[in-house]
Amino acid sequence: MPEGHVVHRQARELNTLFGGQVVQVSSPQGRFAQSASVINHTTFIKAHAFGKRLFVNFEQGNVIHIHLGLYGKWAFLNHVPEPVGLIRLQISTPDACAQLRGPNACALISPPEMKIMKAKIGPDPIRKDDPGISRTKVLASATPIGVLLMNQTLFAGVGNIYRAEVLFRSRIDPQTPGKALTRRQFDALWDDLVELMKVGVRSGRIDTVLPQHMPKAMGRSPREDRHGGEVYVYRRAGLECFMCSSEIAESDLRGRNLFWCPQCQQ
DNA sequence: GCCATATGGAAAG
DNA sequence: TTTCCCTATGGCA
Repeated sequence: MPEGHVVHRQARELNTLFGGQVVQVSSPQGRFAQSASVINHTTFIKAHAFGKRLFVNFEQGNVIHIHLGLYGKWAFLNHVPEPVGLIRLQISTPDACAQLRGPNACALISPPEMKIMKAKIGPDPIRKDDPGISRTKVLASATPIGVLLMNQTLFAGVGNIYRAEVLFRSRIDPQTPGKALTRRQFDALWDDLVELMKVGVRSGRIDTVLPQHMPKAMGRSPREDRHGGEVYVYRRAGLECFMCSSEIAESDLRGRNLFWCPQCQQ
């Protein structure tokens, strides 16, 4: 259940384990078996992350496209174990193994197909892409910024946690229409995403709480941070805001859980 | 054992 | 706008 920073880390990990090597590719679960047989015992060239999508290049122009969706998960091991659970894709050498479970998408595609898919992915803060197109669209849109931030053609790699946190850090109400934002506000949001997601790639967690608020954040109960980082509002509904002590709110926005502080974000 | 839940997105209506 | 898909886990009986 990753946002973009995790996918970029996974690309790096795959390259470390398999880059330039002939690998075994299989599908213990079976649903990727036919495609796996095509690239089995061929050279793993390189994995690339674009937003939340992962492309893995093999020799002879074969590419695996992977999107984890809500449930997808990679496991990286230093040995090749007996399969446990439903493993859609397994890549291995004698001393390294990567197992993919529950992806939304895992398919063999051609370079032209990859090109088409990449063209649909918007600017990615982690890739340091130019957000100019996104800025123009956001500042002209009547759609709430809380919805726009989840649009992968505008903010590739941003998910529900970064959405909630970056809006809190900029004190912006998620319901604010894109066109009600100033250029300065958009740029602040984008720059904050670049910084937060860079830190996320380094640490593998989403940490958004500023040092001056850490004492309060650290005082909360352990079960509050199941996603693995220190955050202001994500999944903190009903708890005290670290800034103003009022209650963090939760609602459903276009089918996704939205968290914000009604006091701080107006 | 059963049920709810999850950091997502595409397809169907 | 709703439905559907993919899998594991934690809380509860």
